[in-house]
Amino acid sequence: MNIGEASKATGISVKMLRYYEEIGLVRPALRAYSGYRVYSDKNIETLRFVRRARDLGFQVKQIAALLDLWQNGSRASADVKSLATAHVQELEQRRRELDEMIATLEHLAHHCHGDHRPDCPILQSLGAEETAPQKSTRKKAPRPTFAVA
Amino acid sequence: MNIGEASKATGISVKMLRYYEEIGLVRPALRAYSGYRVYSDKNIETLRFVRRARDLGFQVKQIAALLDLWQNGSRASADVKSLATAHVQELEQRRRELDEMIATLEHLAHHCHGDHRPDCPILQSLGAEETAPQKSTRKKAPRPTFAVA
DNA sequence: CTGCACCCTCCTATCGTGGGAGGGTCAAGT
DNA sequence: ACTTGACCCTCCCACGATAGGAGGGTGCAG
Repeated sequence: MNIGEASKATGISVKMLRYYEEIGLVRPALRAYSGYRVYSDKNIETLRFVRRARDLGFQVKQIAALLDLWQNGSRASADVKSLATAHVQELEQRRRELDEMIATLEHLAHHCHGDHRPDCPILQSLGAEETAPQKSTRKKAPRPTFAVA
Repeated sequence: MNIGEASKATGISVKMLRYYEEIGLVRPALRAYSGYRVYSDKNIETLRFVRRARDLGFQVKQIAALLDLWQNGSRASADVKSLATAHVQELEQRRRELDEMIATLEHLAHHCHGDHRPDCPILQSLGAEETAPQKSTRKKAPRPTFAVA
């Protein structure tokens, strides 16, 4: 199996297949006489594991750890689980941040009439003197002047 | 105001202040005789705008567009709104992806006993032959062999 | 006048991904 | 056999946003 076929079989781009090998995430593929990389079914299986882990948002270092555990018959499932739950917490943290951004933006967009007039609460909020948006700390509309970079 | 004070005043690191200038997001700061950058209150105001936009997850290019609109008195609020809502949709897309990852991982982790034994559904799912996790397409436990990279 | 905090530029790295140049290999069709 | 087109190789560059450091100048306070 050449690298192009391996790419189709795994869903990993040719570029990334070479990259994963280069950084040592997977062992270097065997080479044909021509210098072409040759992939076995086992290689493909490993690479699919890698792709699935990536699809779940794991970083390369974490995938390396998962691969180790996967290939180590004497692993403890607790190790895998702690890796996974730590990752879940990171993802949840990111989701919380996204949620906050979305909530703020939706609030602002909702209050923006969105017509031809220049008046816009979105820009007003971004340009406001105080950091906190929609806080009671806000004095009565401290209109910022139009600044120059 | 020197760059260090500007950094404290805006919450943008010194490194990033220089970077934003370099890439043309903000106009180059004036220079003192010594070569030190000098920031005016207006500069600070602009930079705070930038930081708030960044806090809302806007990319630098989008922030440039927002700055343009902010500084352009004849803008239409519709332009700002469409920029904001497009951004919201992107954030929501990312959140959906996160949600999916989290759901899958939590499901898997929940089914992993997490003890000293090696048996672990997380690894089994990552190593499964079929792409789709927990699908009815799954034949009865096609246990993958332990692959070699 | 010395020392320390600060500033300057320039270079490097991160992380995962893609693009391209310049060149070799393979298989199929003429 | 020869050509052609699809593939493969390595090596380098780019991104986006951020941080770190080296090597050197500036400014102020003791």
